[in-house]
Amino acid sequence: MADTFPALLEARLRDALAKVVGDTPLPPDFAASVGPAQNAQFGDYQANAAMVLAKTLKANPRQIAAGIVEHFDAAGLCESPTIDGPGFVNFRLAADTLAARVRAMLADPEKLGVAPAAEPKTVVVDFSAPNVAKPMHVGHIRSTILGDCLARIARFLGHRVITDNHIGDWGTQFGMILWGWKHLLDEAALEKDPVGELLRLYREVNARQKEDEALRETCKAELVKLQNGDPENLAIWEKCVALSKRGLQRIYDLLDVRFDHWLGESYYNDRLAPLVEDLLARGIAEVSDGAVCVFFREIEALDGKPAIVRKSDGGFLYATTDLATIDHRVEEWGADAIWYVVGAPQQLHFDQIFAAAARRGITAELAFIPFGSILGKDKKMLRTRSGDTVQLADVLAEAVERARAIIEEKNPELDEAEKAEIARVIGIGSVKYAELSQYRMTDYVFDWDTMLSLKGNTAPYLINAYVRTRAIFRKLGGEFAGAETIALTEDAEKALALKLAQFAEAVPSVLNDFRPNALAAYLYELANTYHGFYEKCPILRAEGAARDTRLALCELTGRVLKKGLDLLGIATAERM
RNA sequence: GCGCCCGUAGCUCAGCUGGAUAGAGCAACGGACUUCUAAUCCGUAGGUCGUGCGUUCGAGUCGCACCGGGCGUGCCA
Repeated sequence: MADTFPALLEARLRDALAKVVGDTPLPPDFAASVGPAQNAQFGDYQANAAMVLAKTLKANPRQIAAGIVEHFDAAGLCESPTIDGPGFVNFRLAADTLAARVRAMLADPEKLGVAPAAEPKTVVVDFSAPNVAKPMHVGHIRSTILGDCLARIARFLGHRVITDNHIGDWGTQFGMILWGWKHLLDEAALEKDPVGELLRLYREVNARQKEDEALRETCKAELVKLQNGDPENLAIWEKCVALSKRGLQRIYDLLDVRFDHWLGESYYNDRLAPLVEDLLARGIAEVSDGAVCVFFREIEALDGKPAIVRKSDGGFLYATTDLATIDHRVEEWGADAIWYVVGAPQQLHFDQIFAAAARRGITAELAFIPFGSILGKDKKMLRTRSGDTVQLADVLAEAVERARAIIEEKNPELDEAEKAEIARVIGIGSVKYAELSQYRMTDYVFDWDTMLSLKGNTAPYLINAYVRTRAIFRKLGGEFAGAETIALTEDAEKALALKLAQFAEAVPSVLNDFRPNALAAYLYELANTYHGFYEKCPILRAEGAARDTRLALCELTGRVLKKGLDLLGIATAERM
């Protein structure tokens, strides 16, 4: 696939600069970079090289810019560059260049012009990771949706991606569950709603043990029995895990999220003791107050903050499990990179884990991808009216229900099955998009009206833009049949063509800093640009080359929107 | 105490490696439906980018200090 426009412009800019500077060495960190223009009035792209180099070359930036323009080879790419302001060099792409790119994208329905990653890697994405037998609440939504999206994009860019749901299936919560199972279990309820009954047990025992010291101890004893292989507790545990997984799978199905593996904490049980022994033997860990710790005295930020890998009572912690998990992913799967999509409060934990892994000789790139909290309209952590944490399943159900009500109002003539399908697409898509359209670190306010709105940067808006592209072809009475000629004459056509070509810039940029919202912002701009085009340029009423061109732009917009939304994990509908 | 994160329009949020006059949506006001789905569009109005120094030709963006909020900080995950 062809290079992106900035890459093409940069190559020619380098050639021009070489002629301008002659033998003068450029600063070592200098890169002749070309970025999108801030404002369409200046052009499509701009370069700041002249201003950056003014000092080194001891010359007026506008003079350098003039030299660049003089030597710049624009043939077959853009118009002759212009100089504006203190020394910006502005580029405007030729209409033919844009038309050729549109044609190339139409011929590439799978990748739509996006180039594969230069160095494909094996990437393990660790996300979602709910606790078994504890409610999957909205906090998990960010990890699940972000992680799934990053995995989709990495895969699309040609990386070998392995998704692993590292579920908490061996935590201390099982002490409570076991006691609850033995004393409070309602068999009939378990039959009818297994996950709900497990949740009830957890909540009930958790509430009781907060007041009851003796119960706390009893639960702990149940946990120890489980960890020592007590057959009865082991059998109950297995049943709980199986039931929970079934409940979780239903949510993942609804979200269209898939995992290659579900290797939870329990999978690593046998590896923890040898791991700790190894750490001790190699002098990486030491015993302190009866616990086995890894100290990081040479890292200022971590000095005095050891990672504890074995408690003084002999038990292991999640730091131990996480280290064993890294080993497995590197040794068995050949991971070059592991991405952890986990809430921001765990920053310290991952700093410790990564430092400990480095000391053990792990060279895989370990990335902590943190995110902020979801807040209620009161700006506090999202809770139900009764004060419980909000469950993900309830959120999704309500989203679909609300979407359904809107469809009923706007488009009552659709048949039942289609209404239900559209409600699912819009409802789930809205929840996902609300998450992905925002910078992941901001604590964001969960608001139904905003995320389901048809205006603004929302899933319904984008899906509607897609629907409009499809409506054209429905009206036409057939699918897009290719374009004889593509001739961009109107500004609105050129603007749309340029925006479409920039899909190739937007998708890879997501992985720069793990920002799906960069892709969301792009899609919103694309939808906006399409609407502008749609208003100004009649499509079916046009004739000849104009009609061909516009149908092609319409088709390509639909494809890019659909693919872009798919990369976010969001489905589209043909009608809404 | 120390560490991390956040602070941008009345509200909800964008603003990638520092670049031109800081952008959207909601709410407010004014326009465009014999339609290619008006669920879309166009326009008006709205700002000491928490504060202050500093680096720079140029700072919402980088550095330092402070203010305000959130979260972490040795045996939960």
